[in-house]
Amino acid sequence: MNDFAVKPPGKITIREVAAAAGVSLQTVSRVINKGPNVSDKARRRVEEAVAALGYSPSIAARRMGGSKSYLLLALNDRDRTIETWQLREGTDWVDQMLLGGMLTCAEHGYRLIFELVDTHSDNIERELAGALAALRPDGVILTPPHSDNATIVRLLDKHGVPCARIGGWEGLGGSLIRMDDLEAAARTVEHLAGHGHRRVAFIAGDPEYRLSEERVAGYRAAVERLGLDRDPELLEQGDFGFESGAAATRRLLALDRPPTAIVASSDQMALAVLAVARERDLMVPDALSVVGFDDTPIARTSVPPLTAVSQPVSAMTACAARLLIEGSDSAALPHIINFELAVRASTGPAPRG
Amino acid sequence: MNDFAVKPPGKITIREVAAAAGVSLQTVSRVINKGPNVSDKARRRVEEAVAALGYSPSIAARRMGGSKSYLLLALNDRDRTIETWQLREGTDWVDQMLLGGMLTCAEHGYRLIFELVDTHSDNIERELAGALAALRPDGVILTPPHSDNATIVRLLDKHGVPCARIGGWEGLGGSLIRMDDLEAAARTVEHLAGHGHRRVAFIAGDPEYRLSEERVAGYRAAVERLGLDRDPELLEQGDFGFESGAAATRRLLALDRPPTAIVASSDQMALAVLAVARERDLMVPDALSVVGFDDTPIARTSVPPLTAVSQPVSAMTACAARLLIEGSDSAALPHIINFELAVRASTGPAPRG
DNA sequence: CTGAAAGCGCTAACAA
DNA sequence: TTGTTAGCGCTTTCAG
Repeated sequence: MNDFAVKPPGKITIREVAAAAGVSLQTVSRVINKGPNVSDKARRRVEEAVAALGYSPSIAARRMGGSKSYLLLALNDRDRTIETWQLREGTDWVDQMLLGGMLTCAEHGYRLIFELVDTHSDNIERELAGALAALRPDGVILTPPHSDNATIVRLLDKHGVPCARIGGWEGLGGSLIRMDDLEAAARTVEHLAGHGHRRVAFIAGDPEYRLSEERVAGYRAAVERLGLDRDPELLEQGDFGFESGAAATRRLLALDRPPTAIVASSDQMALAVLAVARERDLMVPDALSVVGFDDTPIARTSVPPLTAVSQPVSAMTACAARLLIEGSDSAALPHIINFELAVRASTGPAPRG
Repeated sequence: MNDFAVKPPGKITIREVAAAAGVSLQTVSRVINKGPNVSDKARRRVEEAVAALGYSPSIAARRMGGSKSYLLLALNDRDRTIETWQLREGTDWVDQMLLGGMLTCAEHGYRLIFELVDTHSDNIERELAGALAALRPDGVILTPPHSDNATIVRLLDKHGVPCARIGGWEGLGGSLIRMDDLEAAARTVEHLAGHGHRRVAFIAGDPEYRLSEERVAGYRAAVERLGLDRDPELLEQGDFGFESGAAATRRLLALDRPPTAIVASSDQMALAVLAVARERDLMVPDALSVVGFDDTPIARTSVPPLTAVSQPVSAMTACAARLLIEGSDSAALPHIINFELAVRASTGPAPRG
């Protein structure tokens, strides 16, 4: 019976464990880090001591001594994120990121730190460099629109911090994780065409996001391929927000030959389509079918519930974390995560012409 | 012209700053920590060097040397949180916590780490102790139902880590931050009584949460005070979830003299009331008024939008962080944060008897 | 396979 | 008002 167990908790260091196991500090360190060159006997004794003392290595000390910090940084745009939080529109992008990111990190003994940085500020370099210097993370997860921000990616590279870019495109370093936005947009059009729609409109998202143009491309390709009406007036520009969706819808419905279906590049814009339709007593889906993008919680509770493309945010973040932790050669192909089209009551057969 | 500026970034330590400013490490440390006994001249030179080099102290090293980690830990129940994230019902409790917590931390040079722990597990002590040992946070923020968990609070105390308990009650240590749930429930009843309702029902929440009984007490007190019908059948037990709310509503509507208004202790249960009412072609609010609790995003987009009590989650978390960072005597009174009753279309005049 | 020594970047305690 | 010294708990060398 030793007296280590009665030591004040939280004060148990590798030293106590080594003493309890009757080995050197190094051996304990090796066991903890699953390093080689440890006899089974020594390993077992150390593991027992660790369990008995409830030892857990200090992440700060590990960072100090070694080269790893066991920290991953998830970077989001400060203004946009705060605005989203304050608006309380039910967007759960951050929650889904945490879900995928935290669980994956935990599985590997890592920790995810969620951080906001100001993209548009001139001192973005200073701000990001500060966070890197303070935390020294082993990797950084970037989300749109940061993912394609050359300043950020290059700064990360300069600091030697690997990054995984969710929704990012080729042309910059780091691992790429995204869904097939082009294919997703095409799928929505196919779904509608399958219901007999021939005049399908599309409300594009904020052009600052690369995925906006991908979706437009997918829409165009599908319209072309399926031989639907390819009237340029059916393509409207939005910015992901409700107001822009409402305005675009009004323009679309004012056309000589208005669309029988509208695909919006965000749920908020799709909700706006629904609102404008209700305002004009246009029944959805009888007179107008509506499809959204993202499949946020709001999509399930809207009236009617929204058919929408599910963005696999959690899975993408989990993938990003895994790549960063396990290391991946940066020249690898992008990791494409499957999306889903959640079909709900906002889409139906085209009205009879 | 010195050559510090061209050093590889991220490798700038207090040593570089000291050299650039021509002072000792200690002086730099004092300036960074706003310590006393530094001449204005030295301070200015150090600040200039810090700015010029883009220096930012390593949080790991600060933790190692000193007594502070500049880290605050926000602890949530693992299972419940993950389930909430996966359900995607639009609950933004976590987001609001981050909003209040991260911003307040950032203002003070701290960082918030969001962490999940398994409450119901037997090895909760091991798990929590592990997180404390690994991170060594300067304080911990507890949320319901952890806030009143004696095991957790005592363990924290044993480790000497201050805690701030959101939605916590007296009887255990740490700072207390909460809203007045009793008063909030009473306010909902007053609101309904003001509309002429005399039979107001209440669906209670999960009894594992202390606030559930507070709300019941508030409901009872208001019913008493306002002289409304205080039929015990009007009080139903729920568990915050949709299904429990639906079941309770069915029982309430099956009464000989059903209520003309129902207050539910969560938005999800209130949504269930709405759903059951629609199922029976009971118009809301004409035939039945409904009030929810929490005011999650869903409350605004439901049909009709829900009158609900807004929980000031962000403000409570900000307060908790502030108390932890600035230090507060633990014997202080609880900090009561104001709630609001968001009045929307789900409540209206009582139907004429 | 194992252990001893050095040092990561910082702050506390001490001296000057 | 300053500078010096010794660690914090760990991992990395490098010797055994």
